[in-house]
Amino acid sequence: MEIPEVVIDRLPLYARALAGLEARGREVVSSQELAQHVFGDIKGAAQIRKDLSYFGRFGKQGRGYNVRRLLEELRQILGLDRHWRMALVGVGRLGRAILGYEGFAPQGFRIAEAFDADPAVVGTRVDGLVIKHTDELEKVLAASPVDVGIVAVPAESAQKVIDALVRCGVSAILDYAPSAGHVPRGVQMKRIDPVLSLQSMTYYLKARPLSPK
Amino acid sequence: MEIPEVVIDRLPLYARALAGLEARGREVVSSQELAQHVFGDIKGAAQIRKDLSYFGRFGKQGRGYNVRRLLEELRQILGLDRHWRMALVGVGRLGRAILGYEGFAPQGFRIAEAFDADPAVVGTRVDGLVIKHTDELEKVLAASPVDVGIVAVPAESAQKVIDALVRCGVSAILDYAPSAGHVPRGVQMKRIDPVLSLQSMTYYLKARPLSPK
DNA sequence: ATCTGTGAAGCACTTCACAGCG
DNA sequence: CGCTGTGAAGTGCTTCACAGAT
Repeated sequence: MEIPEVVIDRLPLYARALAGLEARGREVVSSQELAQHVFGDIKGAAQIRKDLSYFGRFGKQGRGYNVRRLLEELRQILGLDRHWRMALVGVGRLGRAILGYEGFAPQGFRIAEAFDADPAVVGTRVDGLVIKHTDELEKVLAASPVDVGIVAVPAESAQKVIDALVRCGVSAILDYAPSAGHVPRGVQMKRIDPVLSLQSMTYYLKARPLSPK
Repeated sequence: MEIPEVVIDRLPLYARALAGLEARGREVVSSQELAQHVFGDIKGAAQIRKDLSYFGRFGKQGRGYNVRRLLEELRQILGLDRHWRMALVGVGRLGRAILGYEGFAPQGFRIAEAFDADPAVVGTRVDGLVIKHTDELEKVLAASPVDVGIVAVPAESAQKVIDALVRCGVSAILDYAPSAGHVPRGVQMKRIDPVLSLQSMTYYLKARPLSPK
């Protein structure tokens, strides 16, 4: 069966909510309660039940879902029960912030290699990682493959970097560049571009009075 | 007429592609060419035409779209022809990176106020901005309103901050917190959470051989 | 001849509503 | 009796295909 991508995108939200419930010692949760936590609204309850039904029957009728069990299932489905190695390309201001981000490790994501094209940066140590030259990307990743590539280079070089990562067999890319980069079928890419988000939100703000200088 | 949100989300992509074409001196572009730039594929051409048709008739049959004219229209539709004031809440590692991000200003987005709850940070100057205490948020924003709120606090405090921003009349929020924050109807919120993106991409990676330690 | 603008058809996701089980 | 799991109905977005403009 082909599972819709929107469903996959929601699973991490469910997992996160369940982790919160588990931390608070909760043992059982209904789809209504879970919807309240995830969407702030009970209306998503049927959607949660249907989403989960793609993968199995995890609940008990009349009772709800066992929190620990369901969380464990989701982790396994999403592959969150493993560690994932990532390669960062681009160690400028943005790249350094990504290297220093504390949110990855607790979730099993580790930046194992970092590359930059600036000779002044190559060879230096940032957050415990020796920066290698982007030209060596294919050689290094051949010897030490990663699961995910993180692109944090200027827009102009983004497509070149994406292509190189794909050539190395990387099939999941997190793209921080404000680029229009493309990947072949079979490769996952998610864009993390705050400006795009802002630019679509402002559409809905136009009606507001112009903010004072 | 009610315009689908997915359409609004695509407009900034079109605008960005057009800006690139304009910079290269291109005067006219067809929907096919634009689709090639935006999606890396001509299959989106009909979608681009339909999206644009929600707002007017900007093309010339047999010829295509005037690049400058269409870009101007999109800017106006999205409100990109204005400047937008933003307030940042949370000046930790992540908040500092956001304050230092050079990608906002060229697109008309400026962080005008920054808040933190840590007394050691309040009063210090970061990237030319004096940090104010989060307790003063409502007072400060009453005197100097902003259009957009940026949330970069720990997950536990995110909902409280979101609520405060909404009370101040902020109706667009960029949420960097790994939270399940909710906003009332009529308020826009976009989540920028790299971990969520990673966690859904790993679903598709599970089939790959386990990466060596 | 070419490319837009757009009704209509097609497809995919969401929501309903209820049978069935604990 | 409560709540899940799920076909079926509903809704909304995407894609098609062509009339019409240049």
